[in-house]
Order: sequence, then C-alpha cells, then structure tokens
Amino acid sequence: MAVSSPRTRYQALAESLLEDIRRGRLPVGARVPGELELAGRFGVSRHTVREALRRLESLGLIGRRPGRGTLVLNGRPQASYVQAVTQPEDLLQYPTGSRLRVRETAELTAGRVLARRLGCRAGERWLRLGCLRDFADDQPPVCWTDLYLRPTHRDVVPAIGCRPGLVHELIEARHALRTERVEVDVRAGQLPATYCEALQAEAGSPSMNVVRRYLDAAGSLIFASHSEHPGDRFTYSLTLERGWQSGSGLVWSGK
Amino acid sequence: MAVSSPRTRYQALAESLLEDIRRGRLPVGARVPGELELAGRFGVSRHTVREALRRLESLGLIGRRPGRGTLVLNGRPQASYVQAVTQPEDLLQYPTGSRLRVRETAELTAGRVLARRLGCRAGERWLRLGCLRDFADDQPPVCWTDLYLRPTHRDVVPAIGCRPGLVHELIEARHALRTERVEVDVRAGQLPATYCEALQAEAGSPSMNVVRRYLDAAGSLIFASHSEHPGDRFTYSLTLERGWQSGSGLVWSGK
DNA sequence: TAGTTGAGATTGTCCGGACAATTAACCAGG
DNA sequence: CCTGGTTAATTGTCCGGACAATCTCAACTA
Repeated sequence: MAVSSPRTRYQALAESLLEDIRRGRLPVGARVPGELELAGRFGVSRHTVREALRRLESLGLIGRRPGRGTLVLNGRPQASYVQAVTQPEDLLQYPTGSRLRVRETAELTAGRVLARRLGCRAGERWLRLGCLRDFADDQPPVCWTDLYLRPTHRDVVPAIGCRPGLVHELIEARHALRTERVEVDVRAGQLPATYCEALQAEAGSPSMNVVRRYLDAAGSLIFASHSEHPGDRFTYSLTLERGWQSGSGLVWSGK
Repeated sequence: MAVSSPRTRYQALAESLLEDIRRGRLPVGARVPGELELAGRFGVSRHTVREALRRLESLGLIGRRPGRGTLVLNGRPQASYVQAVTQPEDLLQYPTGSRLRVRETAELTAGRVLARRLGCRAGERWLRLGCLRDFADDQPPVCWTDLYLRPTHRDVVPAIGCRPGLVHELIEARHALRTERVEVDVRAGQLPATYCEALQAEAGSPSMNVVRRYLDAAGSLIFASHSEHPGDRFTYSLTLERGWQSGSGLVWSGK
C-alpha cells in the first residue's frame, strides 16, 4: 500500500507514534512520553504535539488524563463485548437502528471469481469480514455483507468484533486511506446457498447483489464489500451537502 | 434537563452556538460566523474559538472546510457523498460520453401507481421528461429515464430539448432547490412494453428499475426520476468529497 | 463569451508563553 | 499504620501572533 509522506509536523509525529504502537515499542498500557518531552525530542512546540495526540486519541489509539499522562490503548479500551453498531454504520446509510454484526473473519486469496467481482487481480490477499445486518431479533435480517480489507489492516480486525464503533473506525480508515471514488455494481440474481441460513431465506430465491469498490484518487482499489439483499429490490439513500456549491450558481429565473 | 454552568470559555461559546442550533437560529445548512468574528464577538482568542468549534465538530453538529467556512450539520450524517458535478451528466454517473436526449414531454396528474412509485400524493401535477440515454447511434441505448419536475419549473422545459448540458443544469437546479437527501429504490423486474421500442429490447426481458426521489431538509419531495435499465444489472459510481471529518488528516503509515 | 487572474475571506498549521487543574509520590506528624 | 500536606510532573485552558492553503467572487483579458 502506498504511503504518502506526511505534510505537516503533527502528522509526522503522529505517524511516528503510530509506528511505535504498531511495532510494539509502545505496547498497550504503556505510557507515552509527556508532551514537553515529545516537543523537545521532535523539535516542535507543545501545541503541535497536542495536535498529534488529539488525532491519535480520536482514533482510539491513546487515552489522556490530566495529571496522569498519556496511555496507549490501541483500539481496545473497553472490555465489554458489544457487537452492535448504532450510528454511522456504513458508507451507504441503512435505516437507523440497524446493526452490523461480525459473524466470520477469514483471510483468503482472491480467485478468478472474486477478483472479477472486486475488480482486483487474482492472487491478491484479503481479509474478509462476514457481517449480518439486522434490525431486531424478531425481524428477518436486512442483508449479509462481506467486507474485504487489505491484510495490512489486520490490526484493525481484532478490534472489530469486540467494540462498538466498528464501522466508524472503518470509515476513519477509509478517509485516512484516501478513498475518493466508490463504484457500485447492482445485480439481480438468486441467493447463493452460502447465505441462506443467516438470511433465513431459501437458496435460489431472488436476491439483490451489491458490490462496492472503494478507490483512491489513482484508481487503485482500497477495499471492497459484497452484500446480498434478499428479495428483488432494495433501497438506499444518500445525503448531500448544501450551500457549498462552486461554479455557475444557476438561479431559477422562473416565477 | 439540568444545565451545568460552563466552567471554561470555550464551553460557554460552544453552548451558545449549540443553543443557536437547537433553537433554529442556526438551521442546518447555515453558515456559522467566521472564527475571527466569533473571537471578537465573545472577547476570546481565535484559539479558544477553534477549541469550541472542534468540540461541536466532533459531535457532528458542524463541519468545517478551509477557505469556505463552517457549516451547521446538526447531527445529519456528514455528507460523505457528493455526486460528481464536474463532467457527469446525471446524479448517477453514466459512462463518459453518453448522451441524454429528451424524446417526450408531458404534463400529467399522478395516479395511484405513480404516486406510490414516487412517494407523493395521488393527484399531484408533474412535468414528465422522457429521455433516452445512449452512447452512439450504432450502440443500443443505455436506459430510458423519466424525469419528473414540478409544474412550477415549466419554464425550464423548453430549454431542455435544444441544448447540451441539460442534466448539468438540472443538477444545479437540484442544488438551488435545496435537495438534501436522495432516496434510491432499485428493483429487478421486466421491461414494460412502453419502453421496448426506444430501448430496442423485447417486452418482458430483464430490466433494472431505478427510482430516485430528491428530498429537501423537511423530507418533501422536490423532483424524481424513473429509469429502466435493460439487463439484470447496472453500475454507477459516486465521488466522495473528503475533508469534513476531524481527524481525517492522519495518514496511515502501516505497510 | 469563455477563460484567467487577483484580492479578500476563511480555516489550517505552527510558534512562544503563561497559568490552572489534576494526579502520584514523597514526607512528616499523629 | 494512617493521615494530611507538600511537591513535582502532567495535561487542560487561554492568550498573542504569523504564515500557509484553500475557496469565493469580481474584474480583467483574449
């Protein structure tokens, strides 16, 4: 995966600390050096150090306490085992209240079929997270979604099953990874036998097959997902920004 | 609800802005005064203003962009999806080079079927623009699209058939009309006889039926479209606008 | 008419400094 | 042993300032 060089000082510092956490030089529970010490060591102001720590904190990598210092958390602060995800769940918004539950995790090599589906080369390695999305226990599931992540993000995977904010983190990662374009294939077909049990539907019944590919500015595939929606239709919605259009600013002249 | 008195200046400022948002003095989509103006108005430094805005941003209440300013979001999902408005012709991006040609125009009253499809009340009046999208004369058309506009926009209709950039203008119009949300229904079905000739396909052959509803902040229907894509699949792509999330500047350095 | 340029506005990135609030560790006294 | 106070370390809260990057809009030019 291409690594873009940091453009700002706090980014450089954040990446340095991130590297220390990834490599184990700063294990979970360890103390991060104080702000003044980091400032001195990196030759930046304390303000810049705090900006870097703020970013890491927002990603759940560290925690800070006045008087105590900064602690490495690396994404797993809570011991609670909650798989439910409430708020922003996926790039395509699903009805409020639906939950995305991780059922399976696996590492695999893309064969010809998967490579064609995802638009990648055969032989590439992927992490697959098999997730079931549903509203409530007494309602049939909405869909099955396989998320395909790069093996380089394996460190994210263990945190996924055991804390809320799962997909939120994926979204953060997506942003960090510079997704710029999403391609979506929609296909009507029949439900593969693989998903029958989880979706409480018969094999061969109608199903909508949705494949999403997340690309960066260069057109490279970052990650992907494959969903099976039982039935012969599905609905999604997009939210737009308002009031920030550049360009002609065409105004309706009718009355 | 008990309101604890703010202890810090940025809290006071954040609560003041929060109150404005809650009371509707700063509605969704409105611009928040600039940092310098807020600093002057509240008698604090710009640094303090930024801390307050940072908190509000992390709560999803506002969004900020360099050069543009600060926008009230108020919990609305951070508009991740802005469909490309540069070269694309429609909200759903079609392959470059495809053309949308108006074939029919009509004014009609929504019956029960159409009302159900568009999500409006039966009896509403609409302008329907029947358009054919295609690449070239020697290739089969991509799809048929019926655009449904309000009769108040009748003055636009005559201009549509006689100049390129049609749908681009519609997009501008959509923004001007304050579309905030797009609902998309995708359904697999069979091609209605109505579209057979134009699409050079047999009635009853597989077709993807896509209905899009453009809603404003209040959830009212602004305009709609209905497309028939021959075949059992279709593809579209979205372009992602980045930079609203706080913390998005961090670059993952793992490899 | 269409494209370019430039001024102005706005947020982002940095620096330096100061004091407050919180915590942990140490120490003296009961 | 326990209690309380002191002290040092650490993060939180603010100020002032400077420049960079980005975007809008109007004016200009071909």
